[in-house]
Amino acid sequence: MKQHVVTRFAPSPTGFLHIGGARTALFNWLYAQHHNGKMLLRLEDTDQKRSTENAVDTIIEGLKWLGLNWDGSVISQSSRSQRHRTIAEELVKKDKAYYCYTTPEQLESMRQQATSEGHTPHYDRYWRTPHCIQIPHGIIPAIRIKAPLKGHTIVHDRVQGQISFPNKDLDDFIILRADGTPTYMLSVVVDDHDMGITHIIRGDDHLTNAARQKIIYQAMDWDVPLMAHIPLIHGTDGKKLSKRHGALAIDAYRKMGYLPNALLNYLVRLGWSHGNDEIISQSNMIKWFDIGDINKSAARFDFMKLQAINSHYIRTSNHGALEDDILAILYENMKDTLIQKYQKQLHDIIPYMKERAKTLVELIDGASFIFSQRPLSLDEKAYSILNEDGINTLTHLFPHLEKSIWSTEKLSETIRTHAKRNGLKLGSVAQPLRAAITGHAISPSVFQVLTILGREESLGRIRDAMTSRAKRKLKN
RNA sequence: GCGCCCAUCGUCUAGCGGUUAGGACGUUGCCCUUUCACGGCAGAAACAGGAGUUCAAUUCUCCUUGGGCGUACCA
Repeated sequence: MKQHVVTRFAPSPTGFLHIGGARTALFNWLYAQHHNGKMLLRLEDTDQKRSTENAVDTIIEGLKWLGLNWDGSVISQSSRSQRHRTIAEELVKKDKAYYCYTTPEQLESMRQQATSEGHTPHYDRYWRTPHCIQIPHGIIPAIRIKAPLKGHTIVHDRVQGQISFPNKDLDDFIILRADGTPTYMLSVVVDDHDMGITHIIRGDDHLTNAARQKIIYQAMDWDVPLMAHIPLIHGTDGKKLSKRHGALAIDAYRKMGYLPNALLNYLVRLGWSHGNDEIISQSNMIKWFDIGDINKSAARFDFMKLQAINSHYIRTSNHGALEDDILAILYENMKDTLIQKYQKQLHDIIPYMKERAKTLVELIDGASFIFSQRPLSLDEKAYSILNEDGINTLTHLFPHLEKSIWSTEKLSETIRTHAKRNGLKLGSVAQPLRAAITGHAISPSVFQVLTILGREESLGRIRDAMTSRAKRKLKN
């Protein structure tokens, strides 16, 4: 019978969910979806000192926003420490682990000495051998695993292949701290086993840990899940991803105006590909995703490409959904009453703005003339367009506009006719008009803008431009 | 230092012994055009270096170089 796939996303709530974590979650989710399996969510909070509730919230909200839903309830690793302790003690009973009375201070000085002498710092395995057990008073021991001394531990990785680690370098790492809490290495293994995880998909910064964890699996005589260590995402400079590069909380991407589907599409192409496909629908992602197609090399985060994909998703997303997303951002930044007053105009302009915006924030920016109050302030280019010539043009055009029927079609006709009669190029009429009604040199079609703004507001703005331009302050 | 991993245009990548080395983002030029976008066309741009293996290497092996990850009573 075919084994049911169970993956997991296991972030540690010591920081927010960033782009790398999101992609790991995405791969786990896709793999589970592809095989009609499950993805579980587990919080690796064994380090209580560094874990925060705020981090938990942002991780969960981030996943929800991305639409990466998990099965069952969220599991907190810390709630399972009793079970971890039991396993640690069982390992001692099985002679696969031992109590270690070396104090952290002693360890630290050993490490310092080793590094200063130029060798690899290692615990000396003093307490591993039974003959040296003369238990010191007043020291609570930690539990260390008895790692094999010789040979190699081989990790079978679906992405990286067969990786062989010399056992002598793996060390007798601690599985239970002196305070009775489990370390990450123990709890991951126990939890993955107990939760029935069949596939571990995670960042390749865990590759060495995979070998250590395999030692625990073997000591417990448990089956090792299939592993897939995916390459990390680096910054533009190839260095570790930092905040400068985009290692921002997922929520920051929402605030910058990226669509979740665009982000997902961008992320799935980092380290994974399906031929030459770039824009990949969610259903195709699920259909096509396979661990075998994951790359081995790290990818660099590229905002330009993200923007390009985002603009595609903005252009092709449906009006209603877009409007909801835009309003959400707007309500975080603008007065409710102002938004409500101009919601109709905003609604009308979206189809024209979504063609030209790379992010929702850019879209809002481009539509902001809707909310502007008379008299408009002009940006530098609009100001220079509305020079003497520009104002002249408007003055001649104005009476025709006043007489025109206020529809996109009729306005277009009026303006084009006017330009033609006066031997003007359409551009030399449209630009001053645009500057006057939007305050910018760039906008959607002036005919659309006039219609959306409405007769009264449009004529008012043009009148302002004709009369009070000189007094108008430059924006920025 | 030691261990492990990685290496195709600037970036993401296709390629899985024989290709004019393909696509996308970005970039350059042109077309479309009321501005900006969109769209269309054209262009520049890569197999890190060196040894092998082979009739034939971007592709397989090794070395060098460069980069990354790990080396905690963090995860």
